[in-house]
Amino acid sequence: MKAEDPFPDTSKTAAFAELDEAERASVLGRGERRRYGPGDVVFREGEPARRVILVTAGGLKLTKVHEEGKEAIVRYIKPGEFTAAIAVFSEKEYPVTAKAVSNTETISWNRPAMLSILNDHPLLALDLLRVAVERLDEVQGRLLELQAERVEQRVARAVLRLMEQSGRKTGEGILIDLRLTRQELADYTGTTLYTVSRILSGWGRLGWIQSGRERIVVIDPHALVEFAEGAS
Amino acid sequence: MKAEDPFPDTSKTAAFAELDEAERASVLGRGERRRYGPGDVVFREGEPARRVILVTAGGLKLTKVHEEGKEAIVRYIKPGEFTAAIAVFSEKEYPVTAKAVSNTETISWNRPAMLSILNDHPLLALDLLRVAVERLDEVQGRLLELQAERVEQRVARAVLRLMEQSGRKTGEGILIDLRLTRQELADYTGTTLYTVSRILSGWGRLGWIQSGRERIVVIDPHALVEFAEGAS
DNA sequence: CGCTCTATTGATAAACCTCAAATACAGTGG
DNA sequence: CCACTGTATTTGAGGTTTATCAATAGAGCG
Repeated sequence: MKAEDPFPDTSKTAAFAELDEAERASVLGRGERRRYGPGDVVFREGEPARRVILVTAGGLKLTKVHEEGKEAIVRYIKPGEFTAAIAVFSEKEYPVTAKAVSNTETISWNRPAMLSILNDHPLLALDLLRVAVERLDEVQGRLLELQAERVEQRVARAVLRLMEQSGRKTGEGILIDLRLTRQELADYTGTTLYTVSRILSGWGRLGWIQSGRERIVVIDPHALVEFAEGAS
Repeated sequence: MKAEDPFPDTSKTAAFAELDEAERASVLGRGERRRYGPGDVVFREGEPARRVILVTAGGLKLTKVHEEGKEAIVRYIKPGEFTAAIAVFSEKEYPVTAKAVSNTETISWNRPAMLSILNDHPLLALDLLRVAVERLDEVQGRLLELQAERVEQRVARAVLRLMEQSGRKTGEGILIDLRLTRQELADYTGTTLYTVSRILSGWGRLGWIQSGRERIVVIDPHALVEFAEGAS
């Protein structure tokens, strides 16, 4: 199991691309390791952003809430990825809430520590910038999807994205290895749990997927891709 | 007129906050100045991102298009602001298209020049990071609005945002000093020009605004704010 | 003063949400 | 192993919002 590694394999991820092995170990060593159980809140929207966080195992779900009720899922943070880079700058607040989706381990640095690290490794700031720019692009893409596409298309894209990020091959097809409720998928795609349910049922009848309680298995990814791209 | 200044006043803007006068002048001097007329394309989505751009006069409109037809307005870039920071990193493409909204002046740097500048001024990378993080937050906020709010509320927020960014006091009220068609406002809020037209007409009848061809004057900002916040 | 682009408005239809009720499922404790 | 309980899911009916289509009116420009 990877979980036993002292440090995660971050060499292939966006962050740390500019650092060599020794530097990486030194940077990681200066952070503080923490563990969270499923559902634990790692930080909350509106709190002062005190720590930059690197996920080393498990995963985080970032959400933004809108006046008691509706919540939008902004992104999932996978092992090897940073979040809360905003904490590099003073007196700001977290713009989102982060919850662990499973047993999750993090390494985090407070502001002075991160500034000192960035001072020692100026290239790391470029890494953080690259990650931020990529995410900006990704969110802008979702903004466009949300404006230009119908619900069913958006759900198709979301399922495919989640499949790529968290898919695991099984006998039946590709299982999305997350406990994902209809409500959460709705929050991610900007619709309601009822609509998501209807859509998934429909795809089930078509044989494209097989879905159950907090469980989606993609059987015919090609059909989904075609559907997401082509308007029909 | 500010336009005659050799360099724009960037001291109060997000970028360059960390640099002193002399450094700023040196950095700006290493860039290339260009001028564009209204509607000119500064760069196009999908092209290789060769230059980081600072707007010094006028303004840019960033858009993203979705398969022949629908286009979403991602953001307006005002004087003193950067865009296309993605060009700092190799072999990427511009994720959006930038068009001048009026007579516009820019200073831009190609990748080697910008890397050399970042090398001389490591803190500038932090500045760019801060801008990227702020924009990420802003776009995530719009994503949430788009998911949680009705069209009329979103249009209200958009009008207020544009008023704050480009408002100019007149006898009647606050004029939004942009040539903004219903179509553009629709692209910015994720709806259609017909719906925008109906909404603006309605507000006109209520006396909240006064609107005409490519022209919006906000007469009662307070009413709009109340409407945008409160669900009614 | 005609041409073109923009805006308005009505009628209609489609997409989607909301509410309500029934059903399935997973985990728990007996 | 089974009943129980709390969630999650499904599905239907009906209503609302918003898009679409079509036609007209207005504004600016050469």
